[in-house]
Amino acid sequence: MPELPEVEVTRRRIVAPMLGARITGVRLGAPLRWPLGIEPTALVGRRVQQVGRRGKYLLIELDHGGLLLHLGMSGSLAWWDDAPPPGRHDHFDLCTDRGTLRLHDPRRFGAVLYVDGAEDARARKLLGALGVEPLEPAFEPVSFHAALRGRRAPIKSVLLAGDVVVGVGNIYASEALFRAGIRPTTPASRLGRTRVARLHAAIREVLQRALDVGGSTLRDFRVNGQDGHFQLELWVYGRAGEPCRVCGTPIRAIRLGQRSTFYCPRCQPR
DNA sequence: TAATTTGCCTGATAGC
DNA sequence: TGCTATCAGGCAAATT
Repeated sequence: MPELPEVEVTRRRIVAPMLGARITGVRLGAPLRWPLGIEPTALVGRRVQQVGRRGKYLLIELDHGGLLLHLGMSGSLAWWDDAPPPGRHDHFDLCTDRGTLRLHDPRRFGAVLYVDGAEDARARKLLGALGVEPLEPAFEPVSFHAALRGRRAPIKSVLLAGDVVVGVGNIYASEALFRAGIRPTTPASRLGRTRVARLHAAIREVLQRALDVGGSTLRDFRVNGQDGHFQLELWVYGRAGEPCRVCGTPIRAIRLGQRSTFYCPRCQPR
């Protein structure tokens, strides 16, 4: 499942070959989450000027407009110097004079949409409410604490909502909360400065570490066939019933906001 | 078959 | 009572 580290790893792997590439064609497979929003032929001839990221969105900036990509829950991108014929789940090809960027997405929760500059209505709607980037200096304990006050929802749900801090998905939310010793069900507003500071540090650590090792490989995340290795360092996620690596207590699994959640009842007290 | 996954959307509710 | 922010639940697609 692509979370922020996986998206950033993807961005870094595709940016070099794509910079300056000129679009020669677009191939659309089965419909994704939203329509592209432009006639594919209208993109031919435009050049890639930058490949950026905001939260879990990738932004391919062109000399006019750009493409906003989201990998959903099963999407992955590959860069091919010479692309083979598309497979059943290859739903989008951006063909250029340098090679092809291909989106593989079996469950099609991903999206590719054309945005006409920074003021584009669809882009503003998707990106406008996003929280702070967790690995940037703007993410710091004092404002994080302030943002959590008044949120009565469980802290894990608030992290997943993405309007306070972006990029913390289901896996990393459970992992960060374990490292901070905070139970996922704790109302966000009940966290004091000390625990918020611990959570802040834990989020940065877990995301930075995942980024360093190339992202998680859970389900089918991979970039050009290379796996990430973060799954070897999971402390609670997917470990229901197994002993906590710290205290030996069986890891508990619950549903929180329709999502599976894991925690150690002893290391993460109420 | 039901469960699983993400993030947007809708309708309900809390709080000012 | 009315407004806004927040919250819980639903949905999409494919696989197991």
